[in-house]
Amino acid sequence: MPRSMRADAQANYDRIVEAAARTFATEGADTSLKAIAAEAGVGIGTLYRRFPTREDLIEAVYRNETDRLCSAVPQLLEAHGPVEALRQWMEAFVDYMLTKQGMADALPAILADREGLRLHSREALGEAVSTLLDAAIAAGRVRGDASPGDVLMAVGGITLISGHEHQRDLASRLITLLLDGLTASVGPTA
Amino acid sequence: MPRSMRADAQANYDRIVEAAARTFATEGADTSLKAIAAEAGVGIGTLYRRFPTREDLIEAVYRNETDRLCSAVPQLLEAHGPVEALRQWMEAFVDYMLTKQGMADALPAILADREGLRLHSREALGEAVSTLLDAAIAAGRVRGDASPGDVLMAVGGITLISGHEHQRDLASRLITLLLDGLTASVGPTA
DNA sequence: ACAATAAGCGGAGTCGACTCCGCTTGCAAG
DNA sequence: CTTGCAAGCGGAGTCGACTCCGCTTATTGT
Repeated sequence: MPRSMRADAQANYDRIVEAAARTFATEGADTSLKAIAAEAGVGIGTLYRRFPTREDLIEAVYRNETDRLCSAVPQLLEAHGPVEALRQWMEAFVDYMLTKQGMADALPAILADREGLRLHSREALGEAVSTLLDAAIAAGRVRGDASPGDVLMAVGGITLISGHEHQRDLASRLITLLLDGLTASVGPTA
Repeated sequence: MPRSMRADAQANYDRIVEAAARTFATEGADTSLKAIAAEAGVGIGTLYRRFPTREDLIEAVYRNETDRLCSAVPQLLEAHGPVEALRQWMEAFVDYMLTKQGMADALPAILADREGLRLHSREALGEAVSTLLDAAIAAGRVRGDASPGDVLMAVGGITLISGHEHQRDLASRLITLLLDGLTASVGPTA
């Protein structure tokens, strides 16, 4: 285990995330990083040390909310059939990504498999999809060879293109199409 | 009809596109626009007048090749069944977007429905998908309510996410999934 | 306590994107 | 040919992203 952060560094880290959250909320996601650093009362160099890319910062800002999205899976599975649960989760995913300032822009970086340790959100999302998919497969509603990773990427792609198009409806239609693909050649189980 | 471009302006336009094509090919798509302007022998202001965004420039550079991709549709339909033709065109689309320097980055702007006159490539692509889809529907292999616009966006989304992930395989798997969705509940026609 | 040192800090500097506006010029009407 | 002017030009200026490195300080072992 690598020795943990120095106390002052930890404090700065927290203040940067808070400042970023505040600034994103009021000024939008394209605020200059310099402004965020100033708001946090640190130098620009310090910000870059902790968050080498803008995406790293965004990921940190929204980490809690991402967790919440993922931890909603069990309730969804209780309240609905597995396919409907999957649909609703995907809709929530898209809403979430499109609503939170800057999140959509960071999505590629978050989903990306790059060496980095941006693992947290990625793992959480992967598990959420995995759970939903397993349930649907177990219920015989989705074919067994469906890959959670691929499905996550598909939802990511849907989010990206819908976001760029500013067409929320498009996302819903594509989600339906995706579900059709996943449930194909399995036939209604009754 | 808006009076056409002044002769010297037209010449500059052409030189900029040529310079950009040359520079993208040798230096990659992230070359500075200043460098392209210099290569073309014009001021940076002139470049921006003609191509307000980097995407506009990229679209212009690759317009011919996009047309070629679209005009290949008839051959595909001759050589293959409609579903297979659709698949192959999608694969070609992804290859093309991922291969041409910078094209993937410009994709959202090209597909976007924004007021602007970035119509050419968008229209060509839309027609290509439309033709392929009509053929598949006519053959009873794809359900009739499939929307060409949605399918184009879906392929765009697949391209974006696969590009960010540097996983060409992912694109093929997602294309298969998409086709499954499109052909769902139509049953093999024999 | 205190010294050694690794971790951290911050801001000046570099580079590219994009804007703005005063100067230049193709071109068409007379 | 001349002239009026819309169209066009170009580059200095502004702003943000990102790097680099000399200075500062929390921590840890003695």
